[in-house]
Order: sequence, then structure tokens, then C-alpha cells
Amino acid sequence: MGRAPCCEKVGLKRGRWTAEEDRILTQYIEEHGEGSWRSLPKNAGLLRCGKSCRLRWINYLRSDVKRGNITPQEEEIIVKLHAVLGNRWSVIAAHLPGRTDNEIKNYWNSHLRRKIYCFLKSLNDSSFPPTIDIAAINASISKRRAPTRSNTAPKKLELGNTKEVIMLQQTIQKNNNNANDEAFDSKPGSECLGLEAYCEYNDEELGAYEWLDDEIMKLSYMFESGMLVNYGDNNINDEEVKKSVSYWNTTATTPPSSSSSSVYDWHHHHHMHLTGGSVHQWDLCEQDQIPSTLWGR
DNA sequence: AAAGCCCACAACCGCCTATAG
DNA sequence: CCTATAGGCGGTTGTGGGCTT
Repeated sequence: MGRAPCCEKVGLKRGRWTAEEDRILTQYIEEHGEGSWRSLPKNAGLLRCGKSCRLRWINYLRSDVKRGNITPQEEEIIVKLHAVLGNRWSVIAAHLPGRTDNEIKNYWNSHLRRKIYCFLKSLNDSSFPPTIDIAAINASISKRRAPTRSNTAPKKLELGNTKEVIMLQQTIQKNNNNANDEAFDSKPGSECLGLEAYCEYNDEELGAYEWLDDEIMKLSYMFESGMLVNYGDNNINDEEVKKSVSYWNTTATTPPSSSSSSVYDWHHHHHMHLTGGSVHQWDLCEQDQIPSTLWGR
């Protein structure tokens, strides 16, 4: 027996919400509170899926949702948290009051991803593309535990997925490993980023945020001290990773002929090469789009 | 002025876990 | 313990407005 749909789709409205629908939903939740999303549309008189109502409320209508542009400070926090947490948008959002996971995810996909990639490229063009130590990263990630729900646990990285994050993590790891600074607990090949494994705490414990704050401080130090240099000498041992590399190498190595620079096309412009057990990442980044600094606006 | 393109972001989708019955 | 359902998450798509040609 297949999974039951969240609601009857027949006859339901889709697409953008109207002001009237927003008003009805807001009024209903103000009167009855959040929850019972499945029955809410019917009770409120909305021709919408319960999930759609929930999303609309959480991402847009809630009074504590902060509107307006992401500030440079918020952007910096997003980048640093993402380097630690990966695509765990809800956890990242929890550290940015008034911002939703959807908003941060969109901002990352449309603004930051390319920005960071260009930044890394501009740091050390001669050694570009950098080598990616996926095995070490995955070994590290597998040791971490999600703060709350198991389905938010860090997923194993896959080639072709958030590669720029891998680059960032690897770069930081390499620098951390090479950093002659006692403030960092350097554990080459085992603890990605040189950051402490997320295995001692959960969200119910105060320690979770202490851990995160500590990691943010470390990352902040690394960013600010300019410890971002590319290296490349890692081998891949994991067979699964090799298979992924092979798959990616044979199916995604042909860049499009167009010279589009959109974020969407950015994905398609990437291809990976497996050379001597190392994975290299290639990309193009128009000269005039490389920012002088990552944070410059 | 109009057609086509690009981009940001709102919304949807599928999958997962938690939990109630 | 098992099953159905609700809630939540990340990935992806669609749309509308602005920009370019």
C-alpha cells in the first residue's frame, strides 16, 4: 500500500497566495493557533493543501518573520554555519532570528554559492582546481550526529552535490591542519575542518549551542586571518566514492555550449575529473564576476 | 516598444521521522 | 509491535518582474 497523499489535490488551488487567502489564514491561526494543518484549510475555508498553508504561514505570514534583505552580518553567519553544518537549513535558520530555512536556502542558492566559489578561485588561481578529500570529509561527517531529528543528520557528501561546500571544507581543513596555532585541535584525515565532532550534544542541551558558537568562532578566526589556501594531495580510498566519481566523470563532463552565467547554469558548467585517485573540480567564473573580497558588497 | 532572457524567490514535491491509536 | 498520519526537512520547479537586445 502506497503512502497516502497529504490531502486531496483535486479542486485545490495552487500557486501564489492572494492577499485574501493570506488574510483568512492569518485570522484563522490567530484565533485557533498553529497546528492541525491537515484540517486547517477545510475549517478556515481555504482551497489549499494543509502543507501549503503551513509553508505559507511559516515562511511568510508569521509575525516574527523578518522581511528585507539579508544583512552582511547575517550573510557571514550563514556562510560560516554552512561550512560547519552543510545544507541543514533549518539549523542554520535557528541561529538567524526572523529568517526561515527556505529564505536562507534560497539566498544560498541564488547569491552565496557562486560568490563563495569565485572567492575561493580568486584566492589561489594557480592551484585551481583544488583537490577534494571526500573520503576524509565523509569520515568526519559520519561521526557527527544531528542535534534533534535523525533525518536532519548530516548526509554523506556526493559528487555533484554542493561541491563548493566540499571545496570550502577541504580548504579550511587543509589550512587548519597546517595552521601552527594551538587554538585549533588539528586531526588530519579524521576530523574534517579540524572542528570538533558534533557528537556530544543535542538541542535539548545547552551544549549544542555552545558547541556551535565555538565552531563559529574558530571559523571566524580562519576567515579573518586569511587562512584559506588551496592544497591538493589527497587520495580517495572509498570504493563508493570512486564509483560516484566514475559516474560523475562519465555523465556530467560536458559543459553546455552557451556562456550563460546564471546560478542554474553554474551547476551544468561543473565537471569532475578523477586523476590518480584524486578528484578535481573545474568551473568557469567570469573574470568580472570575481569579487575582490567575499564580503564586499 | 516588444520580445526574449535572466534571476530571485515563493511554492511545491517527495521523503523522512515521530507518534498516536 | 504495526500502521496510518502529521509534521518537518531539503531539493527542485515555476513564475513574475526586471533587464537586455
